[in-house]
Amino acid sequence: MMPNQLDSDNSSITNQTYQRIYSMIIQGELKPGSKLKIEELRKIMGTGASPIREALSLLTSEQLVNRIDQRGFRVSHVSAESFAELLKTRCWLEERALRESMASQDMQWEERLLLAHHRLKREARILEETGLINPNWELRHKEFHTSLMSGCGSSLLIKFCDQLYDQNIRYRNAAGSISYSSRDVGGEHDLILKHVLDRNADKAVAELVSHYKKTGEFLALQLK
Amino acid sequence: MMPNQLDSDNSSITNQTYQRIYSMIIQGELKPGSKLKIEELRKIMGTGASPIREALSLLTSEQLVNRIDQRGFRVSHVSAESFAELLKTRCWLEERALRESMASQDMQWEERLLLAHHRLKREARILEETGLINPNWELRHKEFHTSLMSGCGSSLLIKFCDQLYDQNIRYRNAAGSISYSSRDVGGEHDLILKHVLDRNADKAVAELVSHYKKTGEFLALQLK
DNA sequence: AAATGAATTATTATCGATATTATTGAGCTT
DNA sequence: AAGCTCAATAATATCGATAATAATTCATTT
Repeated sequence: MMPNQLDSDNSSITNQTYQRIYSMIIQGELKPGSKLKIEELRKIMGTGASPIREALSLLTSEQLVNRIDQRGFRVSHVSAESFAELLKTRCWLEERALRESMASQDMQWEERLLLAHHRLKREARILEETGLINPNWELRHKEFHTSLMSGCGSSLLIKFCDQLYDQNIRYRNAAGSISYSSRDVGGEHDLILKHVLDRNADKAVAELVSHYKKTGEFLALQLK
Repeated sequence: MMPNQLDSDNSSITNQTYQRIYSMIIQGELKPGSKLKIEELRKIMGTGASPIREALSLLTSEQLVNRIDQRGFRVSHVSAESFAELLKTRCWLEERALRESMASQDMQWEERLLLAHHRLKREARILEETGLINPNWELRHKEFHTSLMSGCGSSLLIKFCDQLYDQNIRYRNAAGSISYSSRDVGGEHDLILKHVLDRNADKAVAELVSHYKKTGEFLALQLK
């Protein structure tokens, strides 16, 4: 899942390597489908082969890396089909997670969500100066979406959703910031929150799913 | 996922190691929560440390092993709570997968399922001679359950379900064969198939879920 | 006796070198 | 030219040794 940026120094070389490769893949620095040569990475990271291999093995869980016996590792490739599959699967799992969260009637969960929403609103999505996506927004956005599911009562399901979220970021970054530009993404988040607080599960789910599908349509176009 | 038993010889040492440790965990030979010391495993497997570490890193994806930075690997532990969570999550995901499979109206899928069911029926669950679970039954049983979901159109979801299935086997083996003894498990499988072929999704799902919940109640008792 | 902390031991993490296996390409055959 | 074989090359997988870190022991102090 999302590596913790804070303790990147004192942690093991394997962990540091893991985190660096993780973000290089998410950011699209390492191209989908490209070969991850141990020797090359070894030079870039300035380590031995073991931490590299171990980090890549760990990244296999996240489905960001594929390992083929005796012929090494590669960045898992992207395609319009696998994006469609990803989107579909996310909708299925997150619908379930959101419904369960809402059914639990957990006050603390509602409060966590409200807070996450507030923090997200406070961040601008695009930085004025650079025109790039604000990394804080990215963080808060993930936290908001994670909060929606965090009350479902299954850490397994939360983990799966988290994995899918990370896979999705890769597609977003690949497509650039276009996918959001013409939309009122903030308004969509507001609506989701509103329906949750109104305890209207059907509407909340419908809004969440439409939120994903809208982004999906843009991205699908980008992928030709 | 389920390692392929056939090519265990000519594959890499890492893969062989992976498979051996995998089944040792599933079979309960390596106790939940126990420490996986590299040096010990090294001696048992007769290899260097690298394949061991890499295999353990791969098993982390399956959630069968936990890795804690700087203090090694351990078999992930079992508990009544995490079993309940596992069971719940399996029901959620498999319901979705089964509904989607059925909605797809895929002839080939139905035929695969019928075949898997037939092959399962042909195997006895318990071997007369030894009184142990027939490994062929175990294999066919997994294939039958996998078939149910294989038409859902999302390899991601199938993989998740597969992971959860493997985690579940561990609980079954821990509890011994008691969990099934007093039940007509074969009949439950027949009913699931019947409802699928009747194209009655609600009944099929209900039967599948009740199939899991029945096993779950037995296991939950075993776990005290 | 409980708590502290330095010294010892055990274990993990990492490196550098080598064995093993895949890939490439040049020369040969049809 | 397309296909095949076999050497040359490149990459992966693995080993054995060592450095870094955690866990344990045991004497010392309160």
